[in-house]
Amino acid sequence: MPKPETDPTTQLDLRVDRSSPVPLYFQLSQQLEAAIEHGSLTPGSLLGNEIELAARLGLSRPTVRQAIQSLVDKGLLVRRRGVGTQVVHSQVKRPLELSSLFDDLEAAGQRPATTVLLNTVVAASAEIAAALAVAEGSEVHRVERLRLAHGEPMAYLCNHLPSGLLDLDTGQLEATGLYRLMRAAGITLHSARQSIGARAAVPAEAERLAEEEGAPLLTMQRTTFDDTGRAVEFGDHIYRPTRYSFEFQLLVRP
Amino acid sequence: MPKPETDPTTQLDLRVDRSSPVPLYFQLSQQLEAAIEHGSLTPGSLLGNEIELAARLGLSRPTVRQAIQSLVDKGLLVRRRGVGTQVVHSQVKRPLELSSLFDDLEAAGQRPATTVLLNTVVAASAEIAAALAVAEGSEVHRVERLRLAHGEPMAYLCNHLPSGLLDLDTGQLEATGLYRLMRAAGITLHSARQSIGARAAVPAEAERLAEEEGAPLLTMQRTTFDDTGRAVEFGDHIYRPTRYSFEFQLLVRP
DNA sequence: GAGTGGTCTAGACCACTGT
DNA sequence: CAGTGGTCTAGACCACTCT
Repeated sequence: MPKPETDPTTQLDLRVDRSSPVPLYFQLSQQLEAAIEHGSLTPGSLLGNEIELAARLGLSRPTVRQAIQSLVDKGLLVRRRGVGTQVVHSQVKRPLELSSLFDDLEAAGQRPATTVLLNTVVAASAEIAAALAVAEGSEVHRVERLRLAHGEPMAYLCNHLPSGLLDLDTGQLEATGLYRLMRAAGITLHSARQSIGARAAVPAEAERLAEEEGAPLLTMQRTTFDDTGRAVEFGDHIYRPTRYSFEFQLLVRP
Repeated sequence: MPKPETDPTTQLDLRVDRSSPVPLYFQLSQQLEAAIEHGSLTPGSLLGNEIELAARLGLSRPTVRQAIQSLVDKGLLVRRRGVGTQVVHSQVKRPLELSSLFDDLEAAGQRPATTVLLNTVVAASAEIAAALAVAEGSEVHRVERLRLAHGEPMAYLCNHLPSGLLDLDTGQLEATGLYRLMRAAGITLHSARQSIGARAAVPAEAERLAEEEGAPLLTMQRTTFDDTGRAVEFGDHIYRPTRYSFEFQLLVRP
């Protein structure tokens, strides 16, 4: 008995352009991802097997597997031996990424504003030197910023960067986020180590953020590394918890 | 002129066991990871090219690539076109994972203790029903626990689970973490959506955690999904920020 | 037993990097 | 220019799940 036709990918207009410089597996994964987001591939639906999909597109099976695997890694698909490949139910919206507060706010439509309070070179304290793996007392950039949304202060951001890594223009810092400037300067961000906590506001912090002394604050320290393993940034940030919280999705490593 | 021998993998005793049920690429990636952790492969060192490594081990290039790629995904290696594969500098210790507080504490050698305050079935409130995607008023498990370390309260954990998913034994809940029980029950955790914030303690919370009223607290809400997309758990947790903070490493998605 | 994904091979050509 | 990783092919066999 022939199997009933239930492969939802047959309903899709999947095709690849072999003259494009975009890798074939990437073209396919993008189209599948778009179909999932658009709703053409409904959650729970079983994709047809890889061999048939490869034949239909004129691709080899490893290439199709690579496309599917990239979506599995993103959490959009689940593969089960002996069963098949399924679209995951429920929303997978924002996988955790190394996002800047600036990008977060912009994505939320909040039109963030930044006031640069300080942008100078200082001698590294013991703590900063340890975080950035530079000699204590050596020159580092220090940037202090106040981030506002809707005219209200939202966070106080203090960052230190190794000297000579990047030209930090105050105007640019007020127009965009630090990470964008670093990427634009050719720095390939690789990983970051974060610590998120909470504590009571001391008087200076309270005043900067328009809070009461002793008010709860959300804190984050982060050291960011580029792909050569250099520490490229150490941030000590304070957020008003009534205005901001950390929201993210994470995937369980298989 | 022959290239000078600088491939550090030639110094390693790499070998694969073809009679083992463990995949060849996995055997190789484990050995490379062990060499990196052990220091035999020093940060920044350039691995020899894939073809030679494959030939030396009697493997095909795709298999070697798969092994290397898994370590790239873990953040231990960096590949550059035209250059080679390098061991990343600096520590990559704990990539972010869906960890339970119990596991976190145990890993830190803190011998966590748990007191189950409540373990019962209740009707789902609107908030709980929405988080778990069940009907409002339907039966759900409610578990309230106090987590202690060194005899001091550290966190108050309130969790809701869909009814019938899991038998929640109070004794087991005091001996281990909720996630371990779920995994042991055959539930494959897939993803979670988290929100981390802060607020002031209300009187009831202050008393439970031995804090003052108004003291800053670290909060976390989390909905966990299994690989079929079902919400399997909703947690509302409160931490004493003087005793606990969220520490994790994250990788930049390429 | 039929169908699926998981693994593996032995090649090939291309794109990019650094000399 | 030589050497590297990035992509791709056309097969093969195995392990697992479900009926």
